[in-house]
Amino acid sequence: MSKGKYYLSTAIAYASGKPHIGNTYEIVLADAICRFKRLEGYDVYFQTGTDEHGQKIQEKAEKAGVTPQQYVDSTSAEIKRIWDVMNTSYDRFVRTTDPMHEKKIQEIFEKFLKTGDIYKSKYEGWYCTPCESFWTESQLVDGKCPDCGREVKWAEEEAYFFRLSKYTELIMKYIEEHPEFIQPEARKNEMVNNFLRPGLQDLCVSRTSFNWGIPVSSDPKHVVYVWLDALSNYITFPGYEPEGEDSDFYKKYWPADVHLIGKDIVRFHTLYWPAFLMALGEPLPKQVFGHPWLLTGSGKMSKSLGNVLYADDLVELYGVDAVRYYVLHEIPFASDGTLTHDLMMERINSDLANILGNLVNRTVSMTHKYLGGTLRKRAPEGEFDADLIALAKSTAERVQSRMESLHVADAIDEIFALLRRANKYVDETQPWVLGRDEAHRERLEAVLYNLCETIRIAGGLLKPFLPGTAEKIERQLRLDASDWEALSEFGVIEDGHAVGEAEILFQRLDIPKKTAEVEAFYAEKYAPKVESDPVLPDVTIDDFSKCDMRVCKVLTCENVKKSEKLLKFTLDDGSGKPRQILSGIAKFYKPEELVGKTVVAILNLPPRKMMGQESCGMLISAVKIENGEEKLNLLMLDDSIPAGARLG
RNA sequence: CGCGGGGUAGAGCAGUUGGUAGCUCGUCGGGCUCAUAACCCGGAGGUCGUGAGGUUCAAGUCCCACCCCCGCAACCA
Repeated sequence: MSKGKYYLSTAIAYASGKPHIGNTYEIVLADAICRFKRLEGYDVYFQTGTDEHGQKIQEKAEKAGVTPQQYVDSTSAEIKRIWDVMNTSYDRFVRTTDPMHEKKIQEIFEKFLKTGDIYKSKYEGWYCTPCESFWTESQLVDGKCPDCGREVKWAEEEAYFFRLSKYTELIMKYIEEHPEFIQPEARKNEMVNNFLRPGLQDLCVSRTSFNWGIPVSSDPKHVVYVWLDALSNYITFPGYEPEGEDSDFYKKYWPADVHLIGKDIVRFHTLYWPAFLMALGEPLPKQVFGHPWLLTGSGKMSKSLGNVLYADDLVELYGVDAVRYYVLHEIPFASDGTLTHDLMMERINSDLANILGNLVNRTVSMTHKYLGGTLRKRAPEGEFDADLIALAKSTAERVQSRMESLHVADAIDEIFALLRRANKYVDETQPWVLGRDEAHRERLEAVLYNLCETIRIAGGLLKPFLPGTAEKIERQLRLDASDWEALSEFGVIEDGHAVGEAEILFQRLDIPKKTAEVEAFYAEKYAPKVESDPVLPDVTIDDFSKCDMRVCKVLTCENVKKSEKLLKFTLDDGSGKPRQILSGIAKFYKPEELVGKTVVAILNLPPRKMMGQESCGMLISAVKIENGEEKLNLLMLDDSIPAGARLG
């Protein structure tokens, strides 16, 4: 019997590359929620997919020497593969390059033009010609381009705008009247304080600077803004028709119950998306949940062990359910979680192997050892039984209430509390003592029956989170635990039921040994691969000798305030006058370790301002790409070479 | 500058409307032997970022100031 419909979507993943474990968290979280809703008896529609337009993809495709379509075909397939590796049960994997979707986006755009929600105007701003980008007044650094430090000019460009400003009040009102709309609450305050209170500005919804996107049908040199394109996936795929009759499927499932998204894109989902929907006259989603991030170790990405983590690698090392367990359990409701190999192994051993695996194993083993594998239904007795049974019967309800508010980690904790209680029960009742004396046979049967019942319930409740493990438990108990109602009842297993063979659910890890294995895995798989650029076209010796490259000594070196990349150097170039040069290498060097070093600089470049400071020349570094990451080594010479020596 | 979130035992986190600080891991000691050296019990360990600040009979919990970390800051998805 259906309890009604439930439509959950994840954000569609941007198809610019392989998703790491942080991105993968979202799909696993969504999967756990959807599986739980199905278990409860809802008619679930679970949609995910890839967002495939935009400038960044166009650039990446060009770099890779393929068409954008070829590029997204491959990244989208890779993302889908990872989703499948995680054993996720999405109902539909959508792609924004689907012709059906593209057509509907064009229709929506035209519809907005007709209703006046989109109008043609000019996009104005400070334009940096070399960078081909617009900047706002506040983004400029000393009136110059924040990227390259060059002059900008006031420029304007024809563009289409969405009348977002018109919807400020309506959205504000909606948010106030629906306190559950934005979750967690902190995100809501962020939106209200930063955006709604000051008032929304109209949104530029077309681009002419690149063409990998959906063309505006009435004005094809414009391409539809990716967010209008991407957000609409939530309605176009279920069957919304901008012109004509919506599908029955759409009528049944829209509005969505939850949009599950990363906290970084809450703004798009709680401001722009509602405005688009209001303009279309469609109802708004019931809830947008901006989940926190999963961070790896120190947070900074480096290829060394334990930092860049991909879901498929982790699955290969630890198994799907262990990875699912980790990400679902270790990330609190509202703050970021961390993932390291050490923590991963700790969780596997203490929770999955010890508490869960060992309980199942010892129970099934004892059932075979003492009862020949056959359970007998016996009357419970004593406070130990009552306590265990009460907890077992009430766990489903507690898990449900945690899931209701999307507190997935807490829901899992409830199940583990029951498992811990069961382990304690084994100690309290001491079945091995009962097994020594035939007189205690009935009591022994009652104890093992109670344990199997508890495991049946816990295993059934674990299904949404650890589907593979739950299946193994069912196999060992030789029963099906997918009836929701039965998970709140005790005494479901029939008298005379025979259990299956005991099987290890999670092998306990030998930490030093596993650590070595992990290191070896990464060392082999991610051995540095240096990408080499093709050699540039020939230049003449005259061209080369125009460059005045000289040996310099670093006199002082310090970080540039507010800049992540820049270091400021004072150099002795042999002229007797100190020379100031800025260099974007702060990510690779600490200022103090460079003082006194012998470096090389090109001196005859025109001075240029960066972050308000003048840079007279450029330091020479060796740059290479390793595993897709930039590596930089500042060129340093033997300290015996004097300052001012010319290179040639 | 501004806005938001954080700073609680070695680590990771809870602490609702104020009433002598809890959980998981780790650690130490004990018990048990069915089980994957797993399980159960107990102990140690915290001036709850700072201010011998304010309110209160009472503050991690409310108010004020300051310090540190992390996000956001609108058209780069």
